[in-house]
Amino acid sequence: MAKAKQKAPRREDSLSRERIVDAAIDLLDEVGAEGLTFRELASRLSTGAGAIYWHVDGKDTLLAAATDAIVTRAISELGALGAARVAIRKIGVCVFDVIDAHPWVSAELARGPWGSAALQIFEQLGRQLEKLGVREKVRFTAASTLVGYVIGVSSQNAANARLFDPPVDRTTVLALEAKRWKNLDADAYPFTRSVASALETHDDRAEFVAGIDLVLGGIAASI
Amino acid sequence: MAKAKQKAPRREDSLSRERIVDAAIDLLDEVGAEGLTFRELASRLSTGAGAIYWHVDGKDTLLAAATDAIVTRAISELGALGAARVAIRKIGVCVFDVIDAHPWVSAELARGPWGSAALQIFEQLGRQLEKLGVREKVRFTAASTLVGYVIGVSSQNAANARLFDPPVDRTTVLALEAKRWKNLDADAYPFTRSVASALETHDDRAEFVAGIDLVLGGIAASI
DNA sequence: ACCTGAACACCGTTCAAGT
DNA sequence: ACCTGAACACCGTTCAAGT
Repeated sequence: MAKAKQKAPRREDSLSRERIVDAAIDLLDEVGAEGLTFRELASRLSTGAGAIYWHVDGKDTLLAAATDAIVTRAISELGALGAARVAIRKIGVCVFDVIDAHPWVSAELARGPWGSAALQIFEQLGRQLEKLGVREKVRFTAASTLVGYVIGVSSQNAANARLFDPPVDRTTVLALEAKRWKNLDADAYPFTRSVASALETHDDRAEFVAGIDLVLGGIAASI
Repeated sequence: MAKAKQKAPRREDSLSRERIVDAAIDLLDEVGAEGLTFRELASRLSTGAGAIYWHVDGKDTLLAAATDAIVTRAISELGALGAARVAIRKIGVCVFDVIDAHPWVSAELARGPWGSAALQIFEQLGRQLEKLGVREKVRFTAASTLVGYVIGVSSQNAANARLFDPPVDRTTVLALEAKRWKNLDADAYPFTRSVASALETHDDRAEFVAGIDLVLGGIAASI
């Protein structure tokens, strides 16, 4: 009675932008960005490939919409954040986990100009920097740096996890990578070889948070 | 006389992995990763599309090889680096400029596991951190953080520069982006709106270096 | 060993035709 | 207004056939 929808769907199972995006997310999670096909998507929605184009502009738009949906959902579920420094860690880890669970998101997040998803992350981190008392002049730089770090490192982490065929567990991947690093040319890669063993006992998430703290330390030092 | 090549090319203009990679780089710079086509590449090399497969495994390998070539070249041209802190800025700016000039590199750099290109950047930055006196325990974290920041922010910057059709100059792009930020919803994006004007007079490279200094400040604070 | 180019198995996107 | 599905203009990759 209360609210009259602007556009009431005619049938429960009729096509809609929302249903298309949801199906795309499922498909992306299963097969990645390359596997997202209009034919497969259409077949899952029991319709023709062309029908999707009535609701969505094309594949790029669809990918952007899927990314926005995922990031918006994750950020809205953050809840109470607490003190600024803790909040920044939470937001960072939220992005990290989103990209870890949906690796295809990172390619979209990197594609500029910033869409809704990247702007939401920027906004959330920026607010906490204000609370932290960062001077107005450096707020922009600080927020950009944090966003760049958070998205950049999360993406790299997700990328490292992929592309072992067949997929193997974390510790095995790290052991293999460490071995690869140790076998690098001694003259060309002395540093990489020297930290290779650190890779074996490496906890991606903890390392990621440690990096946030490093950036926060730098921000604190510049007031 | 001195050095006998293992594999002497038969004719000056015969196909080789090197020539293919060079042609691919040219094509990538002109039309981007999506425009890199084996048919076009073959036609530029005056050969058939299939011929390329005798020298290169496929498109992914070709993209990786092109990225490695570009990054290796840029890093080898760095020359004398000077004091550690200055050197780190130089390396960072080098990556920034490479990605700015060859935006397609960023997608490859983000794709894991780290290839030769990413490892070279990691190695270079790591060596300087050693010189800086960073404790062994935090060296790995510090280097990872720096690499993540440098590649992540450089990629985002390059992405922001693209995708205006037709391409417009820097200041116009920034003015348009600033306007977009100012028109965001006041309740949802208070912070982003408040820093929008900073975007207008924004110097990407300077901002990027400022971010490096922020990270370096954090590293210095943790010994 | 190295190259050719037609052929295969796909794509995203469009569009006349339907309801 | 919304959907259908064949058709178009591409792709990356393979492979028999050539030199």
